[in-house]
Amino acid sequence: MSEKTTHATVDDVAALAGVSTATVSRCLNAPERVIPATREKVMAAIRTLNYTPNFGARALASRRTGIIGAVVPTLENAVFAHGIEAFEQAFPPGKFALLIASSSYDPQREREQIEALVARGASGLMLVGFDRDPAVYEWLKNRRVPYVLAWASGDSRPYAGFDNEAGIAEMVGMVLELGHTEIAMISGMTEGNDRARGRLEGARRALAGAGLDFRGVAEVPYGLETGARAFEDLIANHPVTAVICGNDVLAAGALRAAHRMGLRVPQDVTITGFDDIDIASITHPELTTVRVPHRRMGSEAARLLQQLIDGKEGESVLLPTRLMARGTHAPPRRKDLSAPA
Amino acid sequence: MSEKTTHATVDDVAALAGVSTATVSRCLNAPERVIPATREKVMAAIRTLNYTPNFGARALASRRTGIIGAVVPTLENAVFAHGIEAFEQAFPPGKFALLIASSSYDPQREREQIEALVARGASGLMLVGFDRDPAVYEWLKNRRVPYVLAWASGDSRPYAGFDNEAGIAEMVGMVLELGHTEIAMISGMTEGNDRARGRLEGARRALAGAGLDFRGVAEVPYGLETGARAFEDLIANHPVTAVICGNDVLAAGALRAAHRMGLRVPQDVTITGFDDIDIASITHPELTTVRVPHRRMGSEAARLLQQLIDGKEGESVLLPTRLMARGTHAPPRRKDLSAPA
DNA sequence: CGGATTTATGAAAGCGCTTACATACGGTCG
DNA sequence: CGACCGTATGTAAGCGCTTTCATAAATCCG
Repeated sequence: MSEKTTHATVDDVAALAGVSTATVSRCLNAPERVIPATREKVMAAIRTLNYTPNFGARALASRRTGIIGAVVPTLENAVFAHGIEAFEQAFPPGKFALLIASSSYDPQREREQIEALVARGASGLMLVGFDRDPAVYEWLKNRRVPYVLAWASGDSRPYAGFDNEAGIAEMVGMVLELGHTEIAMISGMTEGNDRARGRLEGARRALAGAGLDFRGVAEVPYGLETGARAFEDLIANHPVTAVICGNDVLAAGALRAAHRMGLRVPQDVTITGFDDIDIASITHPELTTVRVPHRRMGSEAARLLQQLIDGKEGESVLLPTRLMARGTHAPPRRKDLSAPA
Repeated sequence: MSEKTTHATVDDVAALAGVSTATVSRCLNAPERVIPATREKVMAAIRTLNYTPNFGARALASRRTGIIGAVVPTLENAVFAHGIEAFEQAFPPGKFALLIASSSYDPQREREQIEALVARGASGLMLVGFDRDPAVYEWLKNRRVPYVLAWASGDSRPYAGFDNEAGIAEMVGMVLELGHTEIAMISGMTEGNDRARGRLEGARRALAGAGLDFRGVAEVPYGLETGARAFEDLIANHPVTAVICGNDVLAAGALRAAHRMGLRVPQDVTITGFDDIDIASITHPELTTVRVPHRRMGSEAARLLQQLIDGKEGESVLLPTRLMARGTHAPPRRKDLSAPA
């Protein structure tokens, strides 16, 4: 009509190849149902017309989009970046594409993001953690959108995760074994964040098992700076010999603060992390932390979600964590100098 | 038909609200064109029916998807994770959603990803760097898909980036000024990667300006380990006093290797990075590096892409880099001990 | 107060594809 | 050799929405 050529459609291809639109469609979606000779003609026509199927039309007619969505708190946190990367790569390349949104740890925003992704045709969702307004789960259920929860475990909903409480408990156990009794914790913000809360509570419980409690607890937003500041406060106000951190970034910040305060790690103070991201092995000394299989979790989540999308059952997967005893832990300094020579 | 209620459609909403489908559509897409009274009725109907528009139908009829795409080499590299995060947040919340794919630095895979995103309805793309088969650009042009290139600069195509060569040149300039002459470089893989190549060439040119050349150059994949290994090799085979690294992760690896080899940094050897990601400020000593405004770049790219999608002109943006002189640089150790006391 | 505007809504024609279902055509087998 | 069957392709009916155009109602103004 206008001089600007409009895009080729199935009809154009069908006409040029001398077949019906149904055959063209079949060539694209179920090539084995078309004999090679015909298929060749069609493919040639597609090539010469530079044809690509219209996404909307295809989605409308087939009721499938091949889009799956993920909402994470932030990509700035390496654990999510790595998990998402693995998640994406676990899907068969051409078949699915990944729609990503980040919520900045804001429940309201997360909710909007979820709705936005579903509105954009996501046929399955990966979400982080369990903490969430029940209405959101209800909404998802109404729309029959399958989802899998990651970075957490133990819920009746489908998840691919690990046990935050058990992981931190193992770490606290080791610290207790070293002889520490004056222990503090720098935790991530626990509100609406079951991972952080699980770690804090798991640690507290482990301590309670030994008849102890934290000398101090700081709850701070994710970040190097916040970890450093929290460490300074804690040290200034409590006679602690060990600081358990809710994640590696907080621990790295604490470690930096310790250095700047002239404290030797681990001789003067023990500092531990959680996650075992890259950062943990470049601090000096290297960070004692808990390894979490973030990548593996991402791919397991992908596998599980695919099953759910296909209407199969799909079993949640619980991944193990592992204590990485590196260089930031040691027995507490003896205050009691009357000990045997 | 079946007992399983199928989803509500515009028709259902229209019927319940006692209006036409056109009005329902307008309520959703241009509320100001419907008087409040009517709008209320419609919204109520939408609520009671739990209606959400069908994505495919909407895309088909309106020829818009509200999906924009991005292909990065990997999310594991913090620079991309941060850039993407900012990119995503720069779009008006409900209006767009971000489709992400990672290419693992594989041009072939990148190409497939680009096609997959466009096939999924992406109406604009963010790509990393310029190096790319011209056929890809041709393809994009044919389909009239606007795109913006990030993390690089100087091309005639729309970009939001910075000058890799200038950034590294400033760093090399400083190292030369300190008196170093025996210099080596650990570069990222340059094939198909204009960022790495720009940094390597920029450094080489800066050196040539002082009549020098590198004593050694290692070209290695991204990673802490590869950086460490390259550093060991370089030190073992060349009498270098400074090692310029193509990025912070390589530099952090080199720094760790230096520590393990018993070298003091910066007294024995100067090590520099590029990017200024978090990691750069937790090494010990903190890394001397080049700051790149990754987040800012992400949001500028988003702004530019939106203009292009809207059919406006849109001007490329060149962001400045900045030398961050921290703790890993110093004058070279004097071999000549006859210097004045 | 009547004709000219403006504004709110409705009717209906697609958007470009997928997919029953129908058809045609060889080949099999009793 | 005819009834039957399987396979390759065609016909055409939607999928659920947006949008143009038409119409009806409200508003304005001389």
